[in-house]
Amino acid sequence: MKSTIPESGEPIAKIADNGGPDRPESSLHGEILSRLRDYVVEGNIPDGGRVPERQLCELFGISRTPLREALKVLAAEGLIELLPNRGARVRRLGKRDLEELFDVMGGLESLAGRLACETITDEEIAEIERLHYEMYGYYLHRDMHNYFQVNQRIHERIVAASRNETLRTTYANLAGRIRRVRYSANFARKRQRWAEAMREHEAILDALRRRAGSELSDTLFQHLRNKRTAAVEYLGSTPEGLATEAVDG
Amino acid sequence: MKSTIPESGEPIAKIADNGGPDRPESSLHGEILSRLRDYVVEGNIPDGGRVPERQLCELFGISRTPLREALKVLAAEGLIELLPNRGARVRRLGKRDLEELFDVMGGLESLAGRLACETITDEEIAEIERLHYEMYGYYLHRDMHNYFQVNQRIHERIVAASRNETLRTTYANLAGRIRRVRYSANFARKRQRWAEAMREHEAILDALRRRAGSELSDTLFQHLRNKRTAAVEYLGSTPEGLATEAVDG
DNA sequence: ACGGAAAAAGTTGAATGCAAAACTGCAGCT
DNA sequence: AGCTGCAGTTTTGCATTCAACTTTTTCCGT
Repeated sequence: MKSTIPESGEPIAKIADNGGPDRPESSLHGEILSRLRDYVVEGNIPDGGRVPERQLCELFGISRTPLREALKVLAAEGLIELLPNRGARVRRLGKRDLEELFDVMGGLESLAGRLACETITDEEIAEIERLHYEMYGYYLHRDMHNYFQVNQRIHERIVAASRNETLRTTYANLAGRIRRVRYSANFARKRQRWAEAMREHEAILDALRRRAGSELSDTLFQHLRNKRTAAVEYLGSTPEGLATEAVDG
Repeated sequence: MKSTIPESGEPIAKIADNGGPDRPESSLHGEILSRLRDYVVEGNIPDGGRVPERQLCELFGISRTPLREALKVLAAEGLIELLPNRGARVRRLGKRDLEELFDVMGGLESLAGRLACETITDEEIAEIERLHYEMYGYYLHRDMHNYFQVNQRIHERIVAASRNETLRTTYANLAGRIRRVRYSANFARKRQRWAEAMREHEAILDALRRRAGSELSDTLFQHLRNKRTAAVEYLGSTPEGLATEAVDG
């Protein structure tokens, strides 16, 4: 008799299935992959630090085989690096890496906005509106943590509204890498930039309401461009620099 | 205390390092990953077919452990699917998948074009020009195989000229999935579409010469949009449909 | 002969074992 | 003191092993 596996036909391995509230992983490998990804993204290991194979095995209560499989996948996703015979390290993101990530995410969000306008429903817009005002509340209260949380969800909603799973998945992967930096560095945005970002979000919502694809596309791209600038400036201004250049390599 | 971390080794695991002529894989895992990826991309396994673990172990002369690690990575890349307790299958791409892939690649190339215009050198443009005329020659001779080959290289060059490794890697991954379909299905483009594509490529080259970022961006996006239409039409017109929807699920 | 249960064979997923490489500590040397 | 060579320990990469699940074959009743 098979234990409770009613649906056996679903593929288990998805790249970056983080973000979603659904997490019914069926296989051990998938479970470990998710948990380890979260573990790394949430910054439990310092930037550039070793990923202790043996300890993690104990932490998760598994053997090395599934853990190492997960490591290989995370390396492919770009979260960690594998050094031959020297184990895994959390990938250090320098200034250039962040610039690249924000640019690519800008391109993807820009595309998502354009596609979303073609098929988004009133309900989806209403939901994004709701999130927008929730975020505005956090902005007024200077509650940065929740602001970021909701901000992220708004962007995810827009990407989801593009009705393009490939896009959503690709986006989620890149977002995870940046999220890790957020967790570790806890970006303290300047007040001015924050206000600016709120205004940009209003423009985004406005274009979305009118389903103005091209306009939304441009606005999103510019929004990400500004985020990039702010992030890189922040990184450049930190004393130790969170690996500003680091890693001579 | 070691204050000087030698930072010796190069990371070995990169997502989709296909495409490049460089292949100095140091570890067995990386080697296997590359070889297996090529094996799948080149269509040695039919669409939706099982990936025979044991046979591949013999083929590559290794044990199951490194092979299974590579499978997990390929699944994360989206080339294959892992069914719990039922092994790996080559991922079937339906009409919708292709549409999504072309859209995302369109977004990425569009971005790449914009970025490339900012920093591309005369030499790089000259090289793309050279490839363009080479491709034109194949077009005149109706040499589809070489045409595709060079066409692909042109697009890769543009993406490379964006100076964004993250973009290049992401693009290469998606391109690999489509390449697999090309290998299996050997797209027979209609003559008319082919001529149209040549004209589009001329417009691309023209915009690139003038370093007209926005224009190149639009042209590339539209070019990919048209490719998408052609590909999907072709897929829809095939008798057995190359898994139009398929996979009972 | 046919349908279905039961057993055999084959695969898969994960744990364990083992050789080789890398790190650590220490002694000896300059 | 600081550097270098070396033995011991730890970690890594891969092979092998084992239990559980799937698929196939066999066998029995109708």
